[in-house]
Amino acid sequence: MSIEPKLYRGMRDYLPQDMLSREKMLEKVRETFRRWGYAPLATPAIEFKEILTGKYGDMADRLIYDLKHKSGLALRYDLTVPLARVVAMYPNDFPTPFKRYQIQEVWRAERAQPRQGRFREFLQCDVDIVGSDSPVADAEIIALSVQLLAELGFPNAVTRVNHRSLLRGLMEISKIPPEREIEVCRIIDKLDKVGKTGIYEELLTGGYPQKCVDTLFDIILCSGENRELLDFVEDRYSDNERIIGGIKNLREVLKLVSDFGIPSDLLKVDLSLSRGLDYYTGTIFESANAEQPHIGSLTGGGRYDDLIGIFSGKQIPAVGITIGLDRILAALKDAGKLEERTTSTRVLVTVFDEKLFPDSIGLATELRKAGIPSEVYLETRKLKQQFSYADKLGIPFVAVIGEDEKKKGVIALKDMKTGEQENLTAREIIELAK
RNA sequence: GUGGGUGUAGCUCAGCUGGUUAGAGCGCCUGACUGUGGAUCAGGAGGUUCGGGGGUUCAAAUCCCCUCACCCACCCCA
Repeated sequence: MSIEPKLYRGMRDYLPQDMLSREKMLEKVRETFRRWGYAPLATPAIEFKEILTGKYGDMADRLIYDLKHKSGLALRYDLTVPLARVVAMYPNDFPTPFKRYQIQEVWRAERAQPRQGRFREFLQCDVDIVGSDSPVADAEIIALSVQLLAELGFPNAVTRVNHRSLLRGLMEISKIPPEREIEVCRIIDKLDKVGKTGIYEELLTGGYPQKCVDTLFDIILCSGENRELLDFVEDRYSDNERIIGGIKNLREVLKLVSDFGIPSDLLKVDLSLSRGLDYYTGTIFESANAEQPHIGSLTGGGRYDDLIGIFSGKQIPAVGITIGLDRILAALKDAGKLEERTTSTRVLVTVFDEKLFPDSIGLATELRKAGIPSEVYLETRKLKQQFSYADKLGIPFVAVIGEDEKKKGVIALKDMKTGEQENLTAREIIELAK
């Protein structure tokens, strides 16, 4: 009687063919962050529940994994709140501004949907700037994420941007009470999915006066080239401070992002973008690949000037973004752009017979010393099987040292792609397999 | 949480107006090829018998009920 091997929904095993591309991607990501001067940080998987709850919103609070094992503990839901906790906990250990990146798992108790890249456990990758309220910080975060996205295989991913205070201003004008803002935001956020008549009806059935809804619609349905759109809204609502402030800030950020060398058509002002998390206060942004609408957002973030204050007592501004690495991987896989290798080995050194093991092992050692990923076949099976092994794993070269080769002092090297084989020295192999 | 779909060999699936030993393709193993893969050809293994439980029937993978798992959509987001 055996136990059925199974996995909780939304959890995944990463088999070698997945892990090789995953690790490669992670190396690229980490390298990019360091190139921009960000410092790494790690925090525990488990936090006190009170640290996490009440920061994300009612909806999200329900998705926090509660640890039944000991009361008062929970699994982290994102990396932003832990960052806020850390900054408040060690006030003297960080420079200002503090730029950090963090790549760790987070857990969300929601319904998983693997093909859309939605999991209960997934790798989040956050970059944040703490301690600066300059629009340059917002712009840098956006520019960094757009550039990284391009490097990871999504050069055309569009980042939609909006501003919380602009949204709040619009709510004021539409006479929507502050406590219902978030609810309204969630509804209008669905604009591109449900369509305008869909959300119009949802708002009406939600009990909002038609007049309010109409006013709101007048604004959020506006679209157009970024600058024109902002000009238009500014012009029309020039008496609302929040709107004017939001627009001014947004304009600065957009300008700065282009100073970072980001093509302006990759950024799109979208007045219906709201983002579900409560803690955002200023710019908000979210990116997706237009060619894969079913995948969902690839990155998302914004400015959260009040979050750290909850822990530290004094207000410390911050802005950051999450890069959805697991989702990016899922999107690449979905698009068939993921090269799936199952090994990093470049040369398989076959073993002719027991007596020649030292020769084969010696060759592999020499190759490794030269930086060529190599492995020795571990048993004296037929060459046929050894070659077949190389073929299955996609190893590009196979080396054979038999009696003949040993006598001549050469190694037979077969190029598995072309099928050609020639006798070479170890040094020649190193050159070839590099 | 709500709605829909699927569940048969390792994988993708066919079989489903109920009827003898449940099939195909791919994969896997062996050999032709006794120092060499990927092609071809010839064999072969593999299903506790059709997710699990119950029911109808002389007889069920096939019909009915329940259950579980997975997938899709919604919700929400990375």
